[in-house]
Amino acid sequence: MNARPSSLKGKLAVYRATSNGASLQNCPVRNVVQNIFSRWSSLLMMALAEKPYRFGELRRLVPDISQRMLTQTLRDLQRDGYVHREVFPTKPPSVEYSLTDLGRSMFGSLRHLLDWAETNAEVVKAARARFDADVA
Amino acid sequence: MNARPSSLKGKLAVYRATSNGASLQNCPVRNVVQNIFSRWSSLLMMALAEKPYRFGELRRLVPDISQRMLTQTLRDLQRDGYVHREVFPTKPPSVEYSLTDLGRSMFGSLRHLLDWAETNAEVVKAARARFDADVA
DNA sequence: ATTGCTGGTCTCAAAAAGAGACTAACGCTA
DNA sequence: TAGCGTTAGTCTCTTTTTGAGACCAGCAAT
Repeated sequence: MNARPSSLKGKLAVYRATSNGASLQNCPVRNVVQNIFSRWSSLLMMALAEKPYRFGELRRLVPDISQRMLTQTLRDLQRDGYVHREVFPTKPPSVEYSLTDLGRSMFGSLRHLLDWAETNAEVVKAARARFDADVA
Repeated sequence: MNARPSSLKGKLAVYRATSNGASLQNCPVRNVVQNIFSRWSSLLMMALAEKPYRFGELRRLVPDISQRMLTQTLRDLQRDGYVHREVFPTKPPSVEYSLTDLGRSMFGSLRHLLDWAETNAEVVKAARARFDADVA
């Protein structure tokens, strides 16, 4: 807990890199990023970036998500303003999810990382294999 | 489990968006992204993008990470090839972590999203406030 | 001789996520 | 008209992940 100069110096530098002066805990950027990075959000953003989907469609599209997490992740995305939820008064009421402008904007930046991952998937896979071989 | 045409069509479209034909479960991109998006990795990448750090320095830099998760996240980043770990034979041996070329490359793409989050933090915060107000 | 530093590991408790049963109202079919 | 399927969820229970913090060995300085 001793605030030593050397540690403080580095800390300040990271402050700059993150959110210009806010503390690292309770950092607004971190807060926003946390939701974007949650387990299922990027996958759902990817799906919705393509076209609007209904709840059940998303469930079938991403078969290994539980209904519980689908509900929860969609609600989080809606809360953050990335996703619009619209209920249609059909016989069994259906609900359509679509990206908002903010969602499309966010996905534009997210896509860079997704593209990187696609491009470098093999490189990473190889790195893992090397690491695992060294350890074993 | 019925493979209905309508669902398959959408599925294929998402396939394209993710990894060009691989299945959604067991998708290599998803696998890579999962680690990048894990709770602490982006924060550590941010720190290491600035300069190499030692274990204890990182711990002080990110005070709310547990040692256990710091160890684990660093090991995952190392395994994926983003981070280099070097042990120095000082009296109490010290360990330095630094980004590899692959790590710097990945961070280049990650930074887009971080920048977006920084730029739009207030907008997201406002969206959350609106949502919470509507619900309550 | 005690204290502190180093980079971890280990154990146990708490939080988050997954699996899947259940709801309610309507449409279709037998 | 009884039964089944469809809709979008919620609720409960189990499993996995994460967090908090004790503990380790070895050496330096007090």
